[in-house]
Parts: sequence; structure tokens; C-alpha cells
Amino acid sequence: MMSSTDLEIKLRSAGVRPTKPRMALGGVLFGNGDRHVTAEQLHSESVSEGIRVSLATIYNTLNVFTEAGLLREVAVEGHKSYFDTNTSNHYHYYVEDEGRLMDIENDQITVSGLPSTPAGMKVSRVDIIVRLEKDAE
Amino acid sequence: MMSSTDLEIKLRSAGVRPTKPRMALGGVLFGNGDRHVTAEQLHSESVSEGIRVSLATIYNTLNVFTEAGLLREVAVEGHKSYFDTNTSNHYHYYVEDEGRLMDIENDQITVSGLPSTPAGMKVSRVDIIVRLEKDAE
DNA sequence: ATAGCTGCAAATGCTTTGCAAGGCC
DNA sequence: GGCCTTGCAAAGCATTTGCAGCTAT
Repeated sequence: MMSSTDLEIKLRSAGVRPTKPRMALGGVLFGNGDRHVTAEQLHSESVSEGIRVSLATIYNTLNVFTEAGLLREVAVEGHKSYFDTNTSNHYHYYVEDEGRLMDIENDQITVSGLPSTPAGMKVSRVDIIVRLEKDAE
Repeated sequence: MMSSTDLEIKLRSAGVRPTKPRMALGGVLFGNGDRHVTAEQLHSESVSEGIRVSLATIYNTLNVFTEAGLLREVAVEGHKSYFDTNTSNHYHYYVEDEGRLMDIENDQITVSGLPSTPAGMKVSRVDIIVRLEKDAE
């Protein structure tokens, strides 16, 4: 858990004004360890916890948090964005049958053999998604 | 270039009926080396080459080709799917400023340190996207 | 002949936006 | 007070679907 004071500091440090909806959503997002949510998931979860926010505000808040570096957006497949509360460098499993995203709990992953970056460009991020399906065994 | 006979064989072997639109789109897709296109790009390119197809057919064809294993779909970021004519195992650069996808021309890439796959699951595919931005140098 | 395609337009799903009312510093 | 934020509903995009007519085998 994270105290509301800590949360307020977290938001302020990132340059995000701690409004009531942002504090409430921040509590849901950052109060329970690393999470991966879609806008729709966050909305229904918030509503069922008694937080009354519109879906527009959910999107707005997720975007503001992402731009402020509090969340990381993960593209898995068209028409659905996942937001990850773990902004450190790490990779993901994606369970295709369930549409569920998980962190790969291992910081030993290394990618080798990458060619040199094209001239005038630099790497902004490396995304790795390991897609999983049920074992037909 | 690929002859229309070869293209027809390619489609038939994949279990895809070689209709007129499919042959025409197949020519655009497979006639010029490895490509990465969005539906919209393929549509406007086809139209400017005098191929009259509706956007619905573009989507339908891309999906049929993908299911038949002739294309591979790459998720880069919300609201846009890229289709790659290179279906072999390889990874991508994504140039963020231009929305352009490129194959990483190197088969030396290896990923090590992956933890064992969760029980009952197997890896269906590993996607790696190296995001590039302009070097601010 | 008949199962499968295509095109059109309407529908869908996710996300953004315009604008008036309200909240934060 | 003034600027930023919220909510609602409407708009926007990319993609899919229903259906009547057409095509490949």
C-alpha cells in the first residue's frame, strides 16, 4: 500500500496536479504492486470501488500519467492499450487466450547480436513480448 | 518480381483461392521484396496502381493472408496494424517519428536469460521491437 | 451449381475532443 | 481569479460485419 501523502508526492514530483480523480485512480494503480490495466479495466474496477469517474477521465488520466513517466504504455495488439505501473526496464509475457499481460520476473534477460543502430538514430526503448498459448500437450 | 503463375501457386499452396483482387494485392505485396504495410497504405498504393478494391476487401485479404501464414501481423502501437511480408523469425526497428517499420537485417540476435515458460503454456512467438528516435546529438 | 468473395454502407470498439461547469493554486 | 481538469455527449479512426450480387471451381 501507498499512503495518500506518498501518492500526492509522487504525483507532484512528476509535475501532475493531484486532483481528486487522479488521487483516487492513482490509489488503484499504484497501491497494489505492479499492474497492467486497460482503460476499460481501470474504469470498471474504479466504479466497483465506488470511485465515480467517466471513461474520458480515465483516458485523460492514463495519458497524463504516461507522459509524466508514471506509467508505461505497452502495445500488444491493435485496438487495446495496456498501461503498466512498472516503468523500469523489463519485458512481458502476453497470454493470448486471456488477453493478459505479465511482467517477466527476471532481470537476466539479455539481447545480443543487435546490429548497430542506423545513423542519426538512437534507441529509445526495446520492447520484448513473449506470446504464450496453451500447451496442446 | 514474382510471376503471376508463382503467385497463384503461392496462394493455392496456402489454401487461399486466387481471386482477382487477391492476385492483384498479392502482386503488390509479394512482388517487391519484404514489405511492411498498413491497410490504408496498401489501399492507396493499390488504387494509385489502378487496382480498384474497397478498403473492406483490403482488410479481408490481409486477414486471410495472415491466417494462411502468408503475412505476419506486427503490433506497434494502438490503432494501427502493420502486416509484414517476411514471415520468418526476425525482429523489427520502429522509427517513431515516421511510423515506419523495418526488419532488423541480422539473424544473429539471440535472447538469453528467459525464465522457463509458465506451466501449461508454450511460447507461440517472441516479438522484439527496437524503437528508434532521432539522435539529439 | 454452389460455396466462397466482393463491395457498399452501416455498425462496432477504442480513444479523443468540444464545451460548459467545477476545482486547484 | 485564472488556468487546469472533469464530465458528458458527440466525433474520430481503424477495423469488422450484414447482405445482395458476383466469381471461382
